[in-house]
Amino acid sequence: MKTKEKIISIADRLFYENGFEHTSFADIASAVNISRGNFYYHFKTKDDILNAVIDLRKQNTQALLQQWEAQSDAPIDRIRSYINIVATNKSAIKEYGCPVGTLCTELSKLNHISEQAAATLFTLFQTWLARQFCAMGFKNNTDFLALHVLGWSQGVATLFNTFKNEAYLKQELEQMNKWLSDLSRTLPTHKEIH
Amino acid sequence: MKTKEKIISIADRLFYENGFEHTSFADIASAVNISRGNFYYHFKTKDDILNAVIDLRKQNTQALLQQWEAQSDAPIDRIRSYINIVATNKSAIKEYGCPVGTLCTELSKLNHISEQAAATLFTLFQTWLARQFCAMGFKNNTDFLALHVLGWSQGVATLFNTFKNEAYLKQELEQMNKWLSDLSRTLPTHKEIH
DNA sequence: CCAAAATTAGGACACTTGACCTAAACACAA
DNA sequence: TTGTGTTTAGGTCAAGTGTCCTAATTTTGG
Repeated sequence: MKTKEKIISIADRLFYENGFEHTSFADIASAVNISRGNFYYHFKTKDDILNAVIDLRKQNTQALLQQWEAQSDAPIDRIRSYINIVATNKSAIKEYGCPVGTLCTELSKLNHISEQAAATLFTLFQTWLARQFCAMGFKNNTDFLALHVLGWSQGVATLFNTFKNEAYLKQELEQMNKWLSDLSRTLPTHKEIH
Repeated sequence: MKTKEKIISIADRLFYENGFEHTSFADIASAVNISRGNFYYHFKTKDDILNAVIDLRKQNTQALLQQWEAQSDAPIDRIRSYINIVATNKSAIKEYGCPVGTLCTELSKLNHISEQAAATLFTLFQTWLARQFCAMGFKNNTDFLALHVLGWSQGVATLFNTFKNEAYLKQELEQMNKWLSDLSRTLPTHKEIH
């Protein structure tokens, strides 16, 4: 892997684990095992590396969404893929919270220029979820349904990160899946097979 | 107001608005209009001032909970007081997010010693909510019900802070209140009057 | 009124930060 | 091999950080 890519992927990890501001050039350079001068060759400012990390996360997110679409044709199952992401990344969320939510929260406090750019990571999930709800047969409120799922899982991630209560996580995941099942039954002609 | 109290209350505000790490001694001192030396007389380390801020928030939280209890005897209305806190503090949450959630999230990334202390702010709300659910007539799952409300509002606060979407906030608040009404109807002898 | 205590001011410190520069090492085509 | 552009290393810089110290000022109690 090229040095630049290595820097981005390690910065991605460090920003997630320790926060953007709390991560210094020296931290990244030593983790990548390069000099600070070399680092500066690839990225002129700290904002540059942040934008590169956000771009990387966008790509990874889009790849993930495509993967979910490939795994199942039924939109309800695709939405379940999203819901289960909290379970999939359980140990990471337990220690560091939601990668998207915590970044947006931090940049908001810093009044950082890339605040908006980070928010688009949320938007990727939101529009994708809305599209799935639309495919399920919902019409006008798909955006709100998407935001509802997004906010719900966000709250679960935050509280799980704080309390590290496994029973709570399990319960909420079940409730989210139940909510989705109940929701699909409200459709005039629901297509849920399971 | 004594200088020490002024320092704490202004640090409280700055930590909320700009984050703990992003707020420097100089920031607080200049906002309070005192010298850094004077600051040091009252607080030896930055952790000291953080602990003082957390203590202040605990007191304020407990006062708020008592106020809610005084305002209404029906536990369901008390819970509604909590739900509506997001509406009450709408403009602040829009700009800075939830004071408790964002602090816990930040301290988690910093691996800060007071991480646990900040989490007790959540616990205050949780145990109080659980007590209200218990008073409503729920038995075994009051802790989970409390965590559910807590997590829900937490997610709403995070997303509202990110997207600043007023319609989303309104919709979620309605849904939370509806959820609470529906929940009370599941009780064998529900006492909801409204 | 005076002395002791509490409070305040302002500077000094050792250290880290992001940013920047220059020179050396490298890769690779001509 | 030579030369040219890319990449890397390491040092420098000003600004800002938390911490600490001492001296001045204010408040308080006898």
